[in-house]
Amino acid sequence: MKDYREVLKNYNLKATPQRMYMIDEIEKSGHIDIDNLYESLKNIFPYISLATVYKNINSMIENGFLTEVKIPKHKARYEVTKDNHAHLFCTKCGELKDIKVDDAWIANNTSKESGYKITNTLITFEGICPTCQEKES
Amino acid sequence: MKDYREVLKNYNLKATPQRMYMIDEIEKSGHIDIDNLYESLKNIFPYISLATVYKNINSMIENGFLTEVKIPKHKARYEVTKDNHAHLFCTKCGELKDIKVDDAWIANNTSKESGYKITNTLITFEGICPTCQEKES
DNA sequence: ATTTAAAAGAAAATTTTTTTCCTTTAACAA
DNA sequence: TTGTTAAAGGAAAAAAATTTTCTTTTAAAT
Repeated sequence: MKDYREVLKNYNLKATPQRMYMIDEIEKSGHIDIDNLYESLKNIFPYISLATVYKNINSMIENGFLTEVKIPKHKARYEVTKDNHAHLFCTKCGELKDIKVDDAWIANNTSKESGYKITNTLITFEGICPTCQEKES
Repeated sequence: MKDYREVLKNYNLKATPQRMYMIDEIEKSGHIDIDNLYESLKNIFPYISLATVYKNINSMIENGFLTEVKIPKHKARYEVTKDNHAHLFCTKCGELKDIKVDDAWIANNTSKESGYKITNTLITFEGICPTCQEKES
């Protein structure tokens, strides 16, 4: 398990065990929602409070270490902030995965057309993942 | 004010005055969140219940007449379902507007690369709208 | 007009998230 | 190490968001 002490220090957050495992869990899963995160943390910290999970999620989002990913018809999931990327969401099994896409041109076009100064481009593809496609056929 | 009686009938929904004004309000605003919708409906129906607004939003989303648009760090907004389009969100003033983008190419690429069968592509650009850019400078 | 299922409204319940308050602890200095 | 302190944890309560229940009203189709 990676040690996030230094990372957290850079973000002015205390490196508590709860927080370290939270980050570990988020990294391991790639993306996780509050409830699953809370459930898995309870295995390690039986007395952890859901409020603690919320408070940590919020503080880590505020300083940019985590990012909230909103998904149609589902609760938000959280990921460790990384370079700009898009998301693939399987509407059958709920899997969410990252994918790199070249969105520079689309953002440029949109910026030119609309006059907006674009700071961020969020792309989510909904669909059926390869595994679920097999199960269907 | 446009008459949505026929439209609603097609969706198997009763054309109640509350619902008609809801739709009208959503169309007029382009995109609106629950609270603003509720507030503006109260002008016409002082005794309307927030539960009614929720129930209608949900039934109209279920049958596809409305679409929920999730926005980073804000409450969802609702729009009348229309052809696929992207959204521009101004992080200064909160304005949300539609924009057409050519996403076929990007979706095709992603599909090929990932093996996902893509059914929907959601794109939201965050940025500063022209009006807010002026105010800044 | 009558019937009926859907929808409205009010209130309560549930779910989700945040806050409060008190205790514990990580971080840092002496 | 030990002492100090601000940050963070946990429990409970509060607040916010959403859904459900139940009774009455009403749109829609006889």
